[in-house]
Amino acid sequence: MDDFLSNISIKINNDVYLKDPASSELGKKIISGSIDLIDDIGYEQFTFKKLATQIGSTEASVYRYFDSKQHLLVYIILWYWSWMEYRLVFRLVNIECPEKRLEIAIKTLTEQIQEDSDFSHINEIKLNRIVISDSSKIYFNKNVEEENSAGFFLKYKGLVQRVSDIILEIKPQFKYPHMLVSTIIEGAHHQRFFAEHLPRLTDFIENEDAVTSFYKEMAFRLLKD
Amino acid sequence: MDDFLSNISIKINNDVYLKDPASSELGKKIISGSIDLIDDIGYEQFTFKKLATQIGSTEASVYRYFDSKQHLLVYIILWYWSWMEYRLVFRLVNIECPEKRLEIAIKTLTEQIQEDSDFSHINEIKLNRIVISDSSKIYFNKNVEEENSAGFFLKYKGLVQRVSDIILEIKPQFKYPHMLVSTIIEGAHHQRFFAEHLPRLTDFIENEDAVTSFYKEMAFRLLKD
DNA sequence: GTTTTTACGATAGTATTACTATTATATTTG
DNA sequence: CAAATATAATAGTAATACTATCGTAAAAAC
Repeated sequence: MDDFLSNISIKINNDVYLKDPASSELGKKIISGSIDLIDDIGYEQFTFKKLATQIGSTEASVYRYFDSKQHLLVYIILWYWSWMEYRLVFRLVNIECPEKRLEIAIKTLTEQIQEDSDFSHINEIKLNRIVISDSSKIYFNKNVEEENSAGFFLKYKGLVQRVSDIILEIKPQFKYPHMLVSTIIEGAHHQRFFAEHLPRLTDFIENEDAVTSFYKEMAFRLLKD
Repeated sequence: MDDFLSNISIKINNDVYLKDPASSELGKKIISGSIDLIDDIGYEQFTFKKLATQIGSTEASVYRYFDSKQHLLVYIILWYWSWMEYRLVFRLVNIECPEKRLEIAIKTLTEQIQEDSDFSHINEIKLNRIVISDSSKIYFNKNVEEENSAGFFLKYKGLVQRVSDIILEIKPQFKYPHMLVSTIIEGAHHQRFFAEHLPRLTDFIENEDAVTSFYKEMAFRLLKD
């Protein structure tokens, strides 16, 4: 992504952290170190102690930024969705045709992140893998209601709403715009994971990104009259 | 479900348990007790100690059946998919028309389980809620490859294959049969969860099961030529 | 330019979790 | 009746998920 973007920083809901990790060097190391470590050993094996060792700090210092690893995960996933929304808005600038807009949106939401955008200290390729494997863990638990009240899912909902609006432009009487969008986003995550680890649950097409093609075809067929 | 079915028992891959829980009273109490407790407090808060207290046994005794709570979760989810396949096969008996078969399959896989079928000591309503919230946790971790080699996902893959075959009967040149089926299954789980906890991510239609309707429409539109 | 705040590292400590091991007793099977 | 098996009871361990205290260095405020 263009150079000037490195000056733009992404702000995250402050209920999720105790001290803003974007506000200090240690904070940034906590974030980039977590992304490296979670991608490496998995969220379940990840602990603040291991993270502290890796970044040359202490457990207690990490706890000054986040009160649990769950909240740290929420933070990095929120960051991801903010980044995604930014990318999406950027790509849609000056595109008028709603069909074209939807096509771009689906591609943006379902494609595999191939390169680190140098947008920040965050490695987006690793982050994308974490989002695929772990993002559902932030809501598939008994604290959903509470986290929802704290606004942890607003970014995600906003993104779903944004794409739903394009859908309703194309077909105003369509009854399932949110379902369609959340099915595409979550579905693409699943299919990427299956392609890597459980290939019998998905399909491959040579020289083509089958995931993006599938969800595009799905959406446009659903929106025909 | 018909009475005579209570004589049919579901056999689960024996790599998942140390001692077959179907073989003893304690084993059955472990399974039905886990389903109650996980549904009640959530998988993350669930421990063998709490389970033992609830069923009036001891932690060590539970460990003689399962070497970890992860494996116990795999067991109950495997049981669910076996039960689901059974239900599906049963409902498809004597139905010839592939379109009708697919419609029944989608309804079976996406509908909400409304009543305990008395099929066994297992409460299928609670089990269905657990599958919705927790089934992805059995593969979204760093042990997938290992668990896959142990055959933990064979039942699920078999079910996906079974429905894919129906799809290919309807449209042999369709490129994404497995993707479509796994999208429907996982998508329906997500939508049920969203409807309950994050309603802005889904849609509601009065006097209609929007989830089943949506995935039916999706499938049939994709299979038109 | 000193005081005061703050940020962090170092260290210690706790309750809980996820197990393993041992023994005693009750029940089933041969 | 003997032998095998299943379970309850108990103890113990390493790791996890935190909380608390303290000293010091650097940054901010006065």
